[in-house]
Amino acid sequence: MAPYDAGVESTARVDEVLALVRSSGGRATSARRAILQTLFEDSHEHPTAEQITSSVQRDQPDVAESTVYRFLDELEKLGVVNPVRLGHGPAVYHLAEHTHHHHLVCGRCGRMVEVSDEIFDSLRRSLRRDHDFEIEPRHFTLAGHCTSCTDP
Amino acid sequence: MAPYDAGVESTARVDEVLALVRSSGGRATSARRAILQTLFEDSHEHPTAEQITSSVQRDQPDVAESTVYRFLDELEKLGVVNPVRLGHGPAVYHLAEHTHHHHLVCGRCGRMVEVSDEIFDSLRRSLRRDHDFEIEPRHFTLAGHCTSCTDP
DNA sequence: GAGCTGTTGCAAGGCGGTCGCAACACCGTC
DNA sequence: GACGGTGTTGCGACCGCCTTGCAACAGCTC
Repeated sequence: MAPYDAGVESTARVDEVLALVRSSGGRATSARRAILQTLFEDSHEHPTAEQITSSVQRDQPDVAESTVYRFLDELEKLGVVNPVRLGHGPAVYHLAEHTHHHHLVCGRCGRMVEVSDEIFDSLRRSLRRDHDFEIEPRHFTLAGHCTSCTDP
Repeated sequence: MAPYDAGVESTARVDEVLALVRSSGGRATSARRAILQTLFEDSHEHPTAEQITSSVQRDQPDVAESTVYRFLDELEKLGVVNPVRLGHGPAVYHLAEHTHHHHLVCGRCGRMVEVSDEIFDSLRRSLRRDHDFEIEPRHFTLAGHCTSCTDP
């Protein structure tokens, strides 16, 4: 896997998404920039809205949680993020990146495994053929458990 | 597919689960019996806790919603039901039946398609082999959309 | 049926998320 | 670079879903 340069790379992506926001009639504000920065830098963390807020507030203490929620909704509509609701806690937000991948979450130890999209190819074909159904192309999450987690 | 006799069949299942409850140190109360009755009779409906409560209250008006929530938690621990949290609404409860099946939910029209477990066999094998991961054996849900839903 | 202990109804409360509003700030236009 | 229209923000109140504390109650064992 290629090394990931959080700094330069994520700034470019922030600008890219802000351009998308503006092209849809939205505005590029400093709060939004900070939210996107956090999303791209912590993208491997799958943060909750609350975690995104605290991270943003380290730089800009006055950004309200409602602003984060509102912008995340916007980003969801634009196809930039996907909220994922697992178990009983709050939703976590996941970047809908160009390079497709999906998650396996162990219900026992909480381990999260990323798998590439190709593994779903044959399943995707069967569902399309037999059930007229197209799996969410950007991201989805499967519950289960590690084979090695033999605890209850 | 065999025809489904809601009456006799579901009473037998209710007793079966109540026996399981009792074997784990719980008690078979009339509220619990009514909740299970609703679950088995409306199993194809994927009801929310609120819907289960109103259904139960038609027979027993004094059953409180908190009782339903508490028993549903219990049933989840016993592996009898699985809560599924989709979109922004409340969780729906799904019977973890012996005959495995899973759901495809269209994010556009809301259509829910049931598919049998076999279609996941090859995916399951790949994940087990390559990622040391066992998919939740009882139930899971995939987001996506109908091929025919070409709206946004 | 006595007694232990799990369960219940009730009401209050918690948490995650939403909304209304007035002040603000982005950005196209001049 | 100022202006003005309109999208955005912080704030606080609020909502829906769910959980919890507690005293009264009711299964179940003996």
